[in-house]
Amino acid sequence: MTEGKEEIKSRIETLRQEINRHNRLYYQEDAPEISDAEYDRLFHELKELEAAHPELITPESPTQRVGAEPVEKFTPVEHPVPMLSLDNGFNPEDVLEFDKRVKRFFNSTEDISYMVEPKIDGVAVALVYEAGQLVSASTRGNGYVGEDVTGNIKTILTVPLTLTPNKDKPFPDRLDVRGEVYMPLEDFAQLNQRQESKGLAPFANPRNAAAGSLRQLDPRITATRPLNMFCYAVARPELLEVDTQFELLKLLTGWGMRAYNPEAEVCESIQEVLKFYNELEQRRHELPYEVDGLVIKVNSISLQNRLGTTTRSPRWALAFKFAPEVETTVVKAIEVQVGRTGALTPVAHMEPVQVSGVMVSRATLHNEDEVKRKDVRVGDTVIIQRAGDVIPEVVRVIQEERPENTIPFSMPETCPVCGSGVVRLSGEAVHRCVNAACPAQIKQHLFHFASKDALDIDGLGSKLIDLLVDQDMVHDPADLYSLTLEKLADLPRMAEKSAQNLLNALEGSKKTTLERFIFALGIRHVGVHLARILAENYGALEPLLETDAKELEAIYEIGPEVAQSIVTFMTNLKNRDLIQRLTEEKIGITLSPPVKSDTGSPLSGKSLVLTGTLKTMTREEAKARIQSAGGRVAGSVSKKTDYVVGGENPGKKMTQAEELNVKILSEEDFLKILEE
DNA sequence: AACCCTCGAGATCT
DNA sequence: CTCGAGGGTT
Repeated sequence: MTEGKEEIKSRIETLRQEINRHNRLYYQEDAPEISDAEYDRLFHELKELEAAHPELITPESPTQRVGAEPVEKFTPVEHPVPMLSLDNGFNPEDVLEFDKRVKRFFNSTEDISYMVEPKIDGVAVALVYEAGQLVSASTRGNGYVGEDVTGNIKTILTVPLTLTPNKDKPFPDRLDVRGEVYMPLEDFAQLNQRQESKGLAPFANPRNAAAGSLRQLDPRITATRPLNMFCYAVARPELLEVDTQFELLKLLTGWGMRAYNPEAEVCESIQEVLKFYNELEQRRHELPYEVDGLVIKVNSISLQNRLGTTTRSPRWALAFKFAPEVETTVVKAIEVQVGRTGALTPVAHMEPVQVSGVMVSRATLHNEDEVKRKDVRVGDTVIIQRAGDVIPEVVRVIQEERPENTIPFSMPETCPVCGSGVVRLSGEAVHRCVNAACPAQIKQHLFHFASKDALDIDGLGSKLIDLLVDQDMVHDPADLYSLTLEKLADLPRMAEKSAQNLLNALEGSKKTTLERFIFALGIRHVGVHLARILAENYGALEPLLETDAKELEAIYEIGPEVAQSIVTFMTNLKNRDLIQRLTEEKIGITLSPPVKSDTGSPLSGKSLVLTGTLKTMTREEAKARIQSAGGRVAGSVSKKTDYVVGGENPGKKMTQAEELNVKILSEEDFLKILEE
């Protein structure tokens, strides 16, 4: 039997190698050597052998791509290096401006070498390889935390489970690769045929099909979805000792990844980039996948690192979008909606039309000025598009098609929901309903309170809130916590199970963090970011309740407007009462103080002032590097300044620094600290 | 003037 | 999830 076992083992090995080879031929080189049926036979044989000898199954076996069990739900995965999105450009001027910005950053007039590639319309995914093994795959999420979709990604045949060793360049212990998962157009069409023949709804477009397939809880379903992936970046390219983006892609390809898109090119100047754009636009519909533009990246990795990133996007890349598809339709009505802060927003309701793959029937008109600027009226024929190919937008009215007797739009003088007065403060663009007890405001307020970044109360959606408020069961967030099974039982579409789920979610929301709670209060101008700043600075609710404008304005990022808004909120008796009810024993919401995020960088949290001219970099670059090290650059020296960096010919900031006893750094000192 | 945050909104899928 | 207007801060 032992001898037979050896034979089986080697047969399994051969099958795996063969299957992997055919996968590569089929998917990567587009040159299959055997028929699909023969391939299936090999695969089937391997599966049978492995089933009979489960001890021989290894994680790299091609069969393991579809073997994973369904998951309950997706677990969050943190991206150690954030996955940023790209800044967008919509016309050649934007692209030239981008090029100028890059040159200005280096104070250079020389042409920059750019790598350009088609921007495939799919879903961004991060892969993590440890010691050459694929250990995790996750979606982009909000850029900092995504969802674990490893089982689903493993079903994509062009994603190697094991990297191919390369003698010249061994792969690092840990490799974070980023790329785009998409569905090829042809496969998308076939999938939709299958969906329809099964009586299922077809997918609206390949992007949605790819996103939906990735978010399947059962990888066996994902395995039946024809997904593919291109890799185009790694988290810390400077660690791989490659000089350019182009070499990086070659390196990844050498390790067995599908990284090199044959459509990608290196352009030696921005003019070449524009030429490439025109050519690609001509050919975009011949490509086997949906393309919504072009990605332009500074080719040199060291220049990329010097440019760094803003909080939202890298400064070294631009997504140059193709002109969006436009359609015409007719405005049937302009409805006015009321938001959480009482803001009145006009929304155009239109005859539904298909625009870039989806049905569009509504579009926001933002505010009165915007409607007047575009002069949109009920009955008008309008041109619409999806801004950035996503959000519906009214581009303009076709004047020639305007029927007779249309009337210009005007904001209602009373709130369309509660009939109270409406005001537009001078200098502001929005009209607001003055009634804080307006049902629309209450509803939005509750919705905000329950939202994901606030108390995250699952199951409390807008429909349920409508019911609860309309039935007079809930008037403010505290009322939510006195709901019971009996009370909920009266509501339509509310069986015991979902009622219990809601109660559980409410109970669970009582243990939360200070920053979430502050955000949940819905103070004007205080979103997720400022809520966190407040939580870090005050550490608890009580001091925040007693604070004043002066104290608040001393905090970086809080100015007079925001300070006033917070004080107004905190001194309002209704709000104080609400906070008390929520936190006192009966409801008992507990708030955990924030953990000080102290990164290792010596500049994190420090305030620096630059003076004089630096020899090795422009002021812009110095600023960017300080920021990416977690520091801030201030314009003038004060007691709160930690360091003054003095270049050549320093100005009077230097003497101020001496007077205030602020530490002074020479350019050399500064560079040394940046190194750390 | 650059940058960033808030706020409101629409569409799709699960 | 993403966009865009508006507005605040530095």
